[in-house]
Amino acid sequence: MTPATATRTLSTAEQRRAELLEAAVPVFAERGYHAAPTMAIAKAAGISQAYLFRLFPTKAELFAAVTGIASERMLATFREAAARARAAGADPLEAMGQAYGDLLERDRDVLLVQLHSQVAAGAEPLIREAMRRCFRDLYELVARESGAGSQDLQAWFAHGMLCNVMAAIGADALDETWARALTGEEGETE
Amino acid sequence: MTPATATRTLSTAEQRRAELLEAAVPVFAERGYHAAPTMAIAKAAGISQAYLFRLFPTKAELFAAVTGIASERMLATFREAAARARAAGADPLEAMGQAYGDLLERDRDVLLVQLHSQVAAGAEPLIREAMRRCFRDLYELVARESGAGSQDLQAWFAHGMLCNVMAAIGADALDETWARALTGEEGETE
DNA sequence: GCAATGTGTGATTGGTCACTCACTACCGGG
DNA sequence: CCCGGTAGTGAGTGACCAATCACACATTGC
Repeated sequence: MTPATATRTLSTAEQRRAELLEAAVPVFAERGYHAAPTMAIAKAAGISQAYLFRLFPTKAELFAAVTGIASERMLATFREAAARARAAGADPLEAMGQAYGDLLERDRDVLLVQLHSQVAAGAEPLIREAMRRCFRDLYELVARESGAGSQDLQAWFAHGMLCNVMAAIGADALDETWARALTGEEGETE
Repeated sequence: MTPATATRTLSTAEQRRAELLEAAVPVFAERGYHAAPTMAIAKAAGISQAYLFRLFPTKAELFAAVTGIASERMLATFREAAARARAAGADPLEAMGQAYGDLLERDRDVLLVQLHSQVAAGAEPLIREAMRRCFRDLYELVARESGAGSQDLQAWFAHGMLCNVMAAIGADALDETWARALTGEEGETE
């Protein structure tokens, strides 16, 4: 299998799997779990649909893996933001919140996959597992990096969820009272 | 059309439409917009699939109407809770938060429809419209009844969104640190 | 050189689903 | 009594989609 020349980290199949996953992210992000056809995903990855099913035996497994990718992107963002904040002597929790806001604008796919995973979790056990892992890792990281109490953490996560929903319905593009109040960066008091 | 005997509030077609809507709520709640077949909805309502499409020309329109129903159920709950709180001299905002928690346990469908609507809003303009209306009405009502500032309102809605997500992934049934912290009733400090 | 193993595909298949059409049954008014 | 409109349906239709299968091409160890 692995050739004698020791340093071979990925077999080509694993490489393909990784590529497929990356290509699947935007497709699932745009159309959701049910509405995204495996054909479109395979095409985006530049492989045949048949081979997609060899790399991931079911669509649910593929989607669960994509959920994991989105989770990892968030984790990486938070880790980095916290490190930078600590170096600058700023509040890590606030920095991570800021970083999440930026991430939502920069990498819309992460948000959308997150959202789609939440609903798909209701019906597909594999996806529910992936989502729970996602929250567990996120909570652990944010708690450790920030040192905040559970009450602050709850409020922090709650704010993140509100950001998700507001982004999903495009509230940031609206000029109505409720939309400005709920998307606002918790600054203005009235 | 309407017969001479003045007081005829609903034509039978409107009646059927209302019945269909009520029947559609649990089906959409359980399976989501894409995965819920119109056939199953029609069966639940006791009508033929063909007639369903006469009452609502497209599936998206039907789902948008269901979103509206969920919205109305929430509005009614909040109105009632606020009235009771005001009568008892309690804080209306807190009472409405409590009422939302109760509603999520009593009427799971409302939560699930809410969640499914959020994601479907990304792709279906009709559903996006319905969701925006939902948030507008909700925000207006809660703001009026509570008299709270926009910052408190934002936090209140954020907490509601977190409740939704935690319920969706069944976090309340887990015995892990993160799950207890994020589903907790903002009481315990550590 | 050749078997074995792994990478990759085209064609299909069985099933489902939104939506349509042609049609029947009823009901109130003239 | 019949006529127009409304309630209601059975039987499709075309499109799409997850998953399968049989088969080809490359690489490698022997």
